[in-house]
Amino acid sequence: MATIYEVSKLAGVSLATVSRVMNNNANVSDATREKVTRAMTELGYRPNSIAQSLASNCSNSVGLLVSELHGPFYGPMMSGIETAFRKQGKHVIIAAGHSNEEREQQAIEFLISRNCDALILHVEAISDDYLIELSKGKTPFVLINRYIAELSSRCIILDNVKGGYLAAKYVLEQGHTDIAYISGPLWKKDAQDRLTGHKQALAEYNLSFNEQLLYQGDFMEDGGAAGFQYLHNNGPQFTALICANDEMATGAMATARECKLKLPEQLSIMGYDNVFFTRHVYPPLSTINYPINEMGRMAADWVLSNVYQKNTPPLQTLFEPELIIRQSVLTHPQ
Amino acid sequence: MATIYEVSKLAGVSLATVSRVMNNNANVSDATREKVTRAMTELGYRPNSIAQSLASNCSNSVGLLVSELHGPFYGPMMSGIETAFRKQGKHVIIAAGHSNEEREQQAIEFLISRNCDALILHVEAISDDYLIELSKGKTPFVLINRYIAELSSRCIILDNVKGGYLAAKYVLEQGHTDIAYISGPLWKKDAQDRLTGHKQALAEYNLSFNEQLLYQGDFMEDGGAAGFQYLHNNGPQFTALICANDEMATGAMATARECKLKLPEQLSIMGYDNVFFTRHVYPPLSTINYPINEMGRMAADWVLSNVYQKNTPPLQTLFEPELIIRQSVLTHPQ
DNA sequence: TTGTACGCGTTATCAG
DNA sequence: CTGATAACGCGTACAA
Repeated sequence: MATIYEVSKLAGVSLATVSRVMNNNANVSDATREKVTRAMTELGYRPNSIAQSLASNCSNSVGLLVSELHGPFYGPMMSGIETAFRKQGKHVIIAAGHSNEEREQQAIEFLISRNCDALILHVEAISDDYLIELSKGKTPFVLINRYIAELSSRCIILDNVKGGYLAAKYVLEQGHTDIAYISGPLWKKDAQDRLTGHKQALAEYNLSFNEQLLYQGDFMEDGGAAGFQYLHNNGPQFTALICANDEMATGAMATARECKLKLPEQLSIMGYDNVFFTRHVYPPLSTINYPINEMGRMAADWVLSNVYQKNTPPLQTLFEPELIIRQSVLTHPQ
Repeated sequence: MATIYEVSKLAGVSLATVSRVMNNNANVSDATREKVTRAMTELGYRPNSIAQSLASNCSNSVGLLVSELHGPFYGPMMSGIETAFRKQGKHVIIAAGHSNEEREQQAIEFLISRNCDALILHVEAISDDYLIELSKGKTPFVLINRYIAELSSRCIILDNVKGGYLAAKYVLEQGHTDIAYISGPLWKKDAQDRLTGHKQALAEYNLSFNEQLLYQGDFMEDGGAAGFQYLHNNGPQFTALICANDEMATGAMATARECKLKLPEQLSIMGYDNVFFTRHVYPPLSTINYPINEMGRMAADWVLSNVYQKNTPPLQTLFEPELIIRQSVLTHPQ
């Protein structure tokens, strides 16, 4: 592999000059620039990015931590991020945290030890304190789907109370009044917010929230299944079920069907996230759109702007949810 | 950030010795090892992985190229790969090729320019010739889901003709004789193989393959939809439809339902891949399992073994498909 | 067992 | 506009 040194010899210039033309930096006369580029192509020269990193103290890599590499939610997010970075010649190193505090911490340390210039984190288990502490370190990071007041400018989030509100309002508009709710783990901010929005809508309709119709799930399929089972057996009657995310809605649908309920005739179901497979379940699931792809891209833009000083479109940290109507919610016969 | 130099000073030893204890390499007396480690923790020393890479000519990074970062198929694959590598302190750089020849090439060049020690490629559009040429370069790579005779030992593949055979056989066993088939793009080896297996099963049942019941799809949802539409309007009658992958099966199901067919009563449908959402469609889709997660892990083991000389479990390049029975195929009434 | 000295391929700081 | 030359932080023959 040719080095900058050989190029300089062949072009009859110094190392510094070659470096200059590579980086389009200082003023170089067209003549010498020409000589150098010719030498480069002749030798098939390729810069050694590692040497560049060492010398410039910039690895051009950003670490991306998600809970799972599979899972319908993270794919579009990674996709938006990778696309944005590759256009700029940065590369992304991925790691999975598995929603587990220790593993999330390990992943972060791993990414930092890899000399990432910045981190994009979608973490769930790690504490606010840890992140606040981390923010004092030298590796900058953005948070997706997590709000910490002290770090607010680096938090890219969805307006979850609005989302919860939209879901409930839509169901209410269809005439339902007995509405069950399977929430996420309520120690999570997003789960709380969605529930808050839900209650707001109820209040607008002068309906009081019935604690008997609440089940705290885990954002996973099994939680939805268990939730439906529990509510079906122990709770009061309900004609609609709102789940705090699509996976739980899916689990609930499967279990409801096992209980011989006809969907959506005997039970309207509403999800949240608009994960791609919601179109394919039966009946197609009405849900709330979570623009995770755009949010990923925005996280990338944040890094591009704040770490690499690139020009980017204006940054935005709060995103809006949107109602997606399909066929899983029926008008309630009066 | 402390460097090896400061550690050596504090420990009262030379740079080389510090380096030695870091790499557990040469013989170092317990006493000095002790001194050094103490100095390291006291300074909170962290090795600079970039400097290590430059000096050792090993970046400890492997490039992973998939078609899409989203999409149900690649998630489990990336997951298996990332897990295997992180255990060994290697990191994975991801890139998306978008099933497009030019972009796949760009991605490969990008990864190579990033000094990856090895590449794991799931490519679709790139030519065999390009890959054979690439194999002469200095960056080793493995191929997933692609067979090239000249590169056979680095091809990790599924026995697709067997998979095609299993799918057809199962449907035949249920008494169907009029079976439509939506294939993948037939210039792709895996699409061909699946169809070959399909025909084999038919032959075993003394049934001749009816070209009228074949539609060439694109492995995507729309292809399945178009395929069903076409076969439904133009083809002979059929009581079962086998699709060469789950996405097309999903598209076909949606369209069949739009055509007022009751599923699975009026049409049995079979998929291929066992992508995770097949459990959630309605009716739950019978399909062929593609152990992509394991295959990803195997690709990682290949790299660990061949590039990093780590001990790994025995390598395996050919994987077996498996029949997954759910509820989308009904016994055909005689 | 330990230390010296050089090399890895660039960038960056000065002079000129 | 261009050229020396010193970092960058570490691995590794080679010598001691």
